[in-house]
Amino acid sequence: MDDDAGALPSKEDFSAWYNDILWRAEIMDVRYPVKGLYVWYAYGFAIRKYVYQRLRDLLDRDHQETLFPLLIPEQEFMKEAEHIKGFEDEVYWVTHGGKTPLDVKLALRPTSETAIYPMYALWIRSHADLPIKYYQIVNTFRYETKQTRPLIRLREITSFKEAHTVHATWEEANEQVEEAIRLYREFYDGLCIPILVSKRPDWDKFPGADFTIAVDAIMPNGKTLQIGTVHHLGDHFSRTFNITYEDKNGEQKLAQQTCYGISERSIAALISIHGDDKGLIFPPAVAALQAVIVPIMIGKRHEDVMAAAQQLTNDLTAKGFRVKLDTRDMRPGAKYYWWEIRGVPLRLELGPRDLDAGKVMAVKRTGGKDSICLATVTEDMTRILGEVTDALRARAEEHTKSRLCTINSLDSLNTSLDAGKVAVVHWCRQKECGDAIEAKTNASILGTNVRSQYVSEIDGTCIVCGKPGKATLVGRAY
RNA sequence: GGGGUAGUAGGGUAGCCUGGUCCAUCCUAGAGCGUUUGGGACGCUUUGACGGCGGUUCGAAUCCGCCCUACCCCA
Repeated sequence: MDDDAGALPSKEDFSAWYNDILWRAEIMDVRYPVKGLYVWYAYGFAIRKYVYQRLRDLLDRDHQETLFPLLIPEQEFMKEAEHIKGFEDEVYWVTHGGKTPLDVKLALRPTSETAIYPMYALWIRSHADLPIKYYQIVNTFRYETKQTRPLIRLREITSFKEAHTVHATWEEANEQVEEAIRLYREFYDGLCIPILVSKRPDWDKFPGADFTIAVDAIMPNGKTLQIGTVHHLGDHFSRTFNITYEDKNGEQKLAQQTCYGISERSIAALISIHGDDKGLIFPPAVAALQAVIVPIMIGKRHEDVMAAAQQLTNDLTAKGFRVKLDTRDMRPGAKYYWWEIRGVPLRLELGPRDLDAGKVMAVKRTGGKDSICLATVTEDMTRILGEVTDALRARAEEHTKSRLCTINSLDSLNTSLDAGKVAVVHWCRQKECGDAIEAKTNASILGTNVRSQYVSEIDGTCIVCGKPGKATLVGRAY
């Protein structure tokens, strides 16, 4: 792998920065020769591993992980009318086995409702079988026609975590929607990514859902990125797939369902929100390496320094920290740049001077350095990594706050959006007024019923017609 | 969905308009050896490329067509 000494584009030029950082930091290789398909570098995949492990740990509290097939027979896929309409232009079809045309075409899942729900119909008999809360982490395929972007708009989504739950009543399913939102809040808080939760307008909900709650993050250029969705499916699919249960009174009832998903867009947000002009910065919780140890070897002290550095590495590893001793034959400065661009949150420099003083120099990727005692290094590590996490969280919150603004007139709305803001307006939820907002601004209504610590005025008058309205997010979305 | 620009070693480029002197330039990266190492080391040796397919031509990196891929702008 190379380490081009040239400068990274400034993060001000976010698009260029993003494209460059992906390969410079060894996250994704975009050179795979099929549009919209990209390769995870081992380093990027390690980040994915730690991020998704957190997601698994959260879900495993009261979900079970399963795995359903990639291929969906045409007749199952075509059962739910709204769902088909939403996806039919984006489905890849398997039409041949070798040279033989298939009797039944097979869809590559764009999402797995139609793979999972026929099985749910078989598995669910009685109210005692409910609730069911399963999830899987799989790849999905969508023939995207818009510009594809690594981690953001893919034809193969490689890391789709989709949960599918089944409940006896609409209210219970609704409570699961709330639970999913809580889980996603916790997940993103762990990544130090501030989120905006809102209810998508009807025309933008998941095809086949009663309603959709979306989780958006604000990217460095002010565009929003949808990084999670939660859908209340009501009985749309249970009707279609005949998912019924016998209730306590012996009556057959339609089940009520939810589904909710997170993809590698979570990693796009992680990289984009925390990175700076020098490269990436990972929160220690998900960093592939939490600290890199750089031995400073001068003259005849090679062996002393190397032995002490190895000892330090062993001690920290034994305490469960993810650390690496960089023994390569490079100048220390070259190593600093190398690990900075890759986002390692902490660097430990150990040279003869430190060794003589019984110390090690700890340099935080978020800024600031500390000379700490080798004797207490494992305790100090926890504290210092915590400081990095706090700094990242504070910085990300500051960014999100600075990008949000409250707007009371259609005219000023466009100005703010052009300035890279995400606007909070009040909207009456009438389609005509929504269309007026979107047409006038070349932006999207992200959602209503905004739930965010950053948005306080929930009620107000519609920015278009003046009738009572609710807080609504308007932004330019990826 | 519409429009534009571009594809030359792992990365970035020169050459293309005006076809031949290009077994393709420079920087960077990689390999080997040696000297080095507190913020991107140096010397010597060395590896490595014209996106794909077709066409024009005595001759194509260069001209033409299609395809693939990437990036930018507009809806």
